[in-house]
Amino acid sequence: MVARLAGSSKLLRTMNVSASLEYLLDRGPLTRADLRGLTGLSKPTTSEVLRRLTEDGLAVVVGRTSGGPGPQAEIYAANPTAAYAVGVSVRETRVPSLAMAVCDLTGTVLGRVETAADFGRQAADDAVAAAIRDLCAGAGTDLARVRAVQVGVPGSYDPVAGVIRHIDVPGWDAPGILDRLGRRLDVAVTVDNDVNLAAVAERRHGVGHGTDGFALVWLSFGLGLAIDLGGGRLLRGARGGAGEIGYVPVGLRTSEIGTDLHGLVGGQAVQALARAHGLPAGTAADAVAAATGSLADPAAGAFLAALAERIAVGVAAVAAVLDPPLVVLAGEVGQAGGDVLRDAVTAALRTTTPLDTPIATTGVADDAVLLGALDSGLRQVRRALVDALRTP
Amino acid sequence: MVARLAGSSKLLRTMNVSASLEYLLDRGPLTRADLRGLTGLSKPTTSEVLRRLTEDGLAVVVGRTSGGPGPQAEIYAANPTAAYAVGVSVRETRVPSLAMAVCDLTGTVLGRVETAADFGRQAADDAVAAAIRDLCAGAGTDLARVRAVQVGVPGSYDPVAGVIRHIDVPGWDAPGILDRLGRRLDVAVTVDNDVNLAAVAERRHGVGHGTDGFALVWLSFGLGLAIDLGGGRLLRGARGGAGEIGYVPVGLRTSEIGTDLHGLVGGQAVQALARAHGLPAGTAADAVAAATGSLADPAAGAFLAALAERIAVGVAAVAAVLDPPLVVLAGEVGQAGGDVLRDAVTAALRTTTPLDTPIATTGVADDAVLLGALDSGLRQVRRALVDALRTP
DNA sequence: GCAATAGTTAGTCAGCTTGCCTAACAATCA
DNA sequence: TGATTGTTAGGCAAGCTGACTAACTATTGC
Repeated sequence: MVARLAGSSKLLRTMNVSASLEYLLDRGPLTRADLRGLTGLSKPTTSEVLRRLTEDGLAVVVGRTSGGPGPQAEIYAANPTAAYAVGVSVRETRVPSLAMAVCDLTGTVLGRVETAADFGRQAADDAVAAAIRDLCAGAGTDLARVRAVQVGVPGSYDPVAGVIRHIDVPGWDAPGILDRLGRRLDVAVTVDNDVNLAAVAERRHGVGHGTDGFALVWLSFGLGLAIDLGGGRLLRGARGGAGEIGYVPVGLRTSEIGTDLHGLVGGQAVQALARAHGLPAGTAADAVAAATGSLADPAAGAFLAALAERIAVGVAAVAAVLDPPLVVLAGEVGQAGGDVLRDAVTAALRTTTPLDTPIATTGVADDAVLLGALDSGLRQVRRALVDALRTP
Repeated sequence: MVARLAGSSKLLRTMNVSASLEYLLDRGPLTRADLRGLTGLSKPTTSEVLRRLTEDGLAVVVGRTSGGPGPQAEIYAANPTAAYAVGVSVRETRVPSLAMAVCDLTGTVLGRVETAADFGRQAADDAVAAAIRDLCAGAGTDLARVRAVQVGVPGSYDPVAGVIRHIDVPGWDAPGILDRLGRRLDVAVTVDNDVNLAAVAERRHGVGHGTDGFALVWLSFGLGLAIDLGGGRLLRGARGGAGEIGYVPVGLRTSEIGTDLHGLVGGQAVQALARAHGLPAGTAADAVAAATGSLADPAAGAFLAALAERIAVGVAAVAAVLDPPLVVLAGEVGQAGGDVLRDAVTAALRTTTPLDTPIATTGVADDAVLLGALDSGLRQVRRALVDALRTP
């Protein structure tokens, strides 16, 4: 239920200013007339609202109309340099590495770096803080205007305990690490599961765009699931453990196969499956990529079919619980499998359950976790600006 | 994101009146001073707001304070007779039957009936419309003031197609049946899955009260799941199919046991399991009730342990996908199993997965579906009243 | 024991402030 | 000339503050 808002004419003013800023952020550059149409406010009020936003440095004139009759209308936009967002992706490769980027209020990426990081030698918060300072200096952005840092980690964040769980990167399981980073940089720091952030990117840049929600199945070394409930709201679970589908049981304990989904479609299981089919298996993704590239080889086809059948078990479980409008296959393995794997899983799903949930391959070619972190940070920055106007 | 509200002083007035009505509905009887504290409005404005609400018949004076110094303050409450809600539960027993109840704006049940219904002879919408008229006449409530009818059906409602799917009650699978009922009674009619409504009742009257959300596993002849995301928001899925956990696959197709959860813990499977343990099995619930009542019998204990292990598989799948703060066992079987079954499932879950989701038995002794339908209808009525004030 | 009085609270009234709207107008461009 | 932009002036709606009356309790004085 909507907040029970009550107040005086002052409230009206803040609401109108805030609503106008939201329109500028969401719909891009607008003339006074456009804004009038969106808000329903009168001409003088629209002028007054824009005057205030401009005074506060939140809106700027970016041009003038031309061609039509009458004076050239001023075109207003949210000031791109009013605030910045930083996205960070902490990776758990052979060597832990950091990817980070900074963008302005319009989402334009101003700087991006990737570095190896020895979290054994340097404390995690020190390392990240230093890297963010370097990033901002290089991009020419004022650190003081960074209003949100969104970190993505390979693990689940428990907001109740304030701890990152199930994370293998050294130093990142320490409690309070975010608070320290936040205090060091004097900015709001939030953490989220990397798969969740990949789903954010999928909504903005990939096949999740415009959907009513989707379930993103992350197939990589590990196994994960992100649940977009529509409109970008993510289901995280009581302890941030929603989507830990590696734990979905497969069969009763008496079964001969792996007892859970991780044992069936986790990276090592996929490698083992490839080897069992006589295929080379550097990594799971390599094996799948090689197989999709050589479909003439019967072993490759059989491997993919067997893999698809296993994935379909997971998708069927997810679909039965959630009935998502769409299931997205992502992660290195999902990406490597491409349309071939997607079609194979679709076919396998038909034979597994009566549900016919559409399946798609990820549409994000770039680093989904980093892009998602950036977008998530940007949304927080925008919300903070709007809310700051609402409660002055 | 909150609606981008913009407008003039008229908007302010409607917002304040509407917020005040919401407080009256949620917090019960209030004096002017109480309302002032909640809304932050001034004394004259509070008076004006209450004057309007009273004029519109939405609020009434229900008493006066006494004991303190000064004049006796008037105590206002939402007018219980301003609007009514009707809840209907369509049951699929040997003979299809209808349970329905009507309540006033405070939630007080004014009338309740249960009837067998021959949907073969009489069209479903005719039968329900007639029953609702009788119900209201018997309860002395004006049918014109019934602002919402919430129907619960054993099936899933697809809002896109406007059809109830997977329903075995004759006549209820016809498209447009709700529209016809709505037009006949001139009231807003909504349908929902019976298990979803049981979850609504669980939140209001049962162990779901005050929780951050829960997953309600419905064990009866069929098998179902309702997902409360917190605050009473239910996850329904793209085609209303969320929670169809009967379709969760159990094992690959090679497995020797039932290929999905329905084959494992559906009513017939439970009966078969009881028989295999040499126990009588009139219905699944009877078998479970009998077993919990005779724990000294080793066969009964073995039966319950085997059943708990199967249920734990389903709970583990749900917990891995959703990580709910709580899992509630409900339905005839869940209720019959009581604390014994709950403890057995908890123990079995420990051996199945590393997740330790708390499990509880339903706390709703009465007809959960009917109570949930009533409560859901009541919420719609309240929302309708508040929204009607907001946009005059 | 009773009445007068002081103190507190409920609710209303008057005057003021804020903010938005309508209508009119000057300026600009095809 | 006609359409459109943006501003100005005047008016209206709604809420707020502060003052005031009325009502009720508690205490004091006799």
